[in-house]
Amino acid sequence: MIPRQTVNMTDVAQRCGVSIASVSRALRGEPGVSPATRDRIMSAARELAYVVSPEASRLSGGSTGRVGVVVPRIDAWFYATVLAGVAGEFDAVGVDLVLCTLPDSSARHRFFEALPLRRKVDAVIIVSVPLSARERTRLDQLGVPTVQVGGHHPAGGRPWIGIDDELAASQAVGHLLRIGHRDIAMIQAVDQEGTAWAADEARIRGFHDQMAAAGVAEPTVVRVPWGIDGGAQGMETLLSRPRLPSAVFCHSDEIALGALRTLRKSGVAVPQQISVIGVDDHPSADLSELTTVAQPVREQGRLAAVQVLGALGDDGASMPVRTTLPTRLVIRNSTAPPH
Amino acid sequence: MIPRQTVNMTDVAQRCGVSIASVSRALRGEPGVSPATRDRIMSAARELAYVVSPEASRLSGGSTGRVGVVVPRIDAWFYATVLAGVAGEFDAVGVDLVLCTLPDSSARHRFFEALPLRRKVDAVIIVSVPLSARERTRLDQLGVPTVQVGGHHPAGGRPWIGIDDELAASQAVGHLLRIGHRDIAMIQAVDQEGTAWAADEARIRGFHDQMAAAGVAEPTVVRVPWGIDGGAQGMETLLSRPRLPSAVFCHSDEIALGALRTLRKSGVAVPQQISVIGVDDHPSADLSELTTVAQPVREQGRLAAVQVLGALGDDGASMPVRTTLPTRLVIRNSTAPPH
DNA sequence: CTGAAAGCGCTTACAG
DNA sequence: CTGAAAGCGCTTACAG
Repeated sequence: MIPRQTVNMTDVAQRCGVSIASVSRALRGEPGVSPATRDRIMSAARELAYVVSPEASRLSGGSTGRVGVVVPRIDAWFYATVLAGVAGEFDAVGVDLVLCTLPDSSARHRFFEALPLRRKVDAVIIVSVPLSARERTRLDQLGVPTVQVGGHHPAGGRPWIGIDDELAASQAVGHLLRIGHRDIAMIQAVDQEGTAWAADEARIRGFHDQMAAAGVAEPTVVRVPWGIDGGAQGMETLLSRPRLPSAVFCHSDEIALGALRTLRKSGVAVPQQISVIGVDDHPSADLSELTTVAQPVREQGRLAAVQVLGALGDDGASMPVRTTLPTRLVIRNSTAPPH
Repeated sequence: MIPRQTVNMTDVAQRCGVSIASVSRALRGEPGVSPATRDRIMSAARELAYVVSPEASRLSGGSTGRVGVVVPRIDAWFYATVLAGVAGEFDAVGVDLVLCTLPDSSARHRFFEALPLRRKVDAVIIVSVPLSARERTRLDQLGVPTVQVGGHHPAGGRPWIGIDDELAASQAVGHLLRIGHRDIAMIQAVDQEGTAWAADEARIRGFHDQMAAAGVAEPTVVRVPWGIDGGAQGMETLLSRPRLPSAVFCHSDEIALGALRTLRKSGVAVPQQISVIGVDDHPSADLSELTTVAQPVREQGRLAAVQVLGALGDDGASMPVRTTLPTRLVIRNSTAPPH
């Protein structure tokens, strides 16, 4: 077994015959080092394969070189894809990604009360977690820049990146109305505790507004747990009612895929007997010929990373307050005019 | 804006009228503190919402409280699910997860040469990355316990967790042979650089062995890039040949889903004209009625986490050298006897 | 441009 | 059981 490496700043300094102060300055690109000694230091550091101790650096006033990323869960396409966007940017600049998941309400409560990220990161990206006032306050107590992806718009000019969920819903429902549907139901996703995420509230608002504008009062809404199985269950609920709607707007593609599965198993033809539309443009949407409203997911993560890194830079670039990315309708074969 | 918290060990010590040495010992559950003072210290720490500075702790010989997790990419179901298993365990004990992705060969090269994880973590979990001798050496130079999920079995009694990929392939191909197929092709996934992952090599070996045992020499193998689109492309290749095989064994469900997409678009009936089988039991497999060989994915991550945490514990439990999890055939409607 | 020195907040022998 | 003190490896005023 190879002995553990422990090359310190002192080793680099000795090799160059300079003080550790100069090494520290040179390595971080600070002014106050002559080009000649800077060069010597840089190459010595390279030869020795020296890396600064992040602990020591942080302790003496430097940064941690780490950014916390908070997602509700990771084994879901949306979050994994946002994360991939973030990770790509971080990787390019050598920032470490500390991952936090909040799978249930107890984990979530623990996260905001104990603040396990305290003293551990230079900034935080929080994805699709609608924050209560209390949670917002706790997050601010971390004392580091924060950028939010999705969820409610934060107050106080804090940076936010996302799509217009109400518009996305309008695009989906507008398509159904335009091709002649009037009897449209929605399958809404809620989490284990029955709480709707922020995106959901906006999407259901968009749904209701469009329906009201089309003169349809009180359309059917079914609430189901998040995920493919939830979608399957939602369609079972609709099938067990006296009359089947002519179209269904699903909160997300995963819900829609579950709904399609139930329809296939029940022998109900899509789109002949019922139209189905989702939101996301999940990789499986194409496979299942699902009409959907596409959103740029990886790009949301990428932009969040860029903004955070900018805020951390020497210039401390102020982050844009709100960045709304475009969504667009993708028509496939799961929607058609009512029979 | 709330002022940043900076409660230090000194604050806790002063509040109790003891030295920081006692606070340090009490907080870490070390012996040498009387029950009475220990109690006072613990409650003072709680009242002040004190958390040790990980940086200072680490610098003076403690641990980092962090474990690195390395995956090829994160926006793929398998890796995201393994990660979810790891994160669940880490969360329960308050260990931080530092995520590293190796999306391409240059990122991979950088990772093993620069060792960005050096000095930053107490242990490493590396997922599905078949290591060269050089890479293995570099990883050992991190000087921390390492556990591998999937990939080649590491030498030197290092811990490994995974499935028997050769067996998984046998289960899939055995099923096809048993229901009467002889003309079976395989769609193999390779990465951008055209390299096969370790799992792939084992699966193709299992395929060839089964075919040879059944008396079929030199069955067709198509190599495609990883992912759904790769699978679609692989099936296009097979369709462009003079004769269509009666069944296709796909390296993974994502490959199989792509293959199914191409077949649907070409109007080739599954399973009437061709049978398709994959490996994984991906959430979309059920939706697409894909026969597959299921493997416990989340469980592989969970076990890796448990082993790493055990090795980090005071007892320094030695890790089991090799843990092979079971796979099982899941028969759905994409396979049937040849016509 | 360069270095000696203080200090970051802990852990750990070493004394008592 | 308890505390004073050294030391972990850096960064940053402060002098030169």
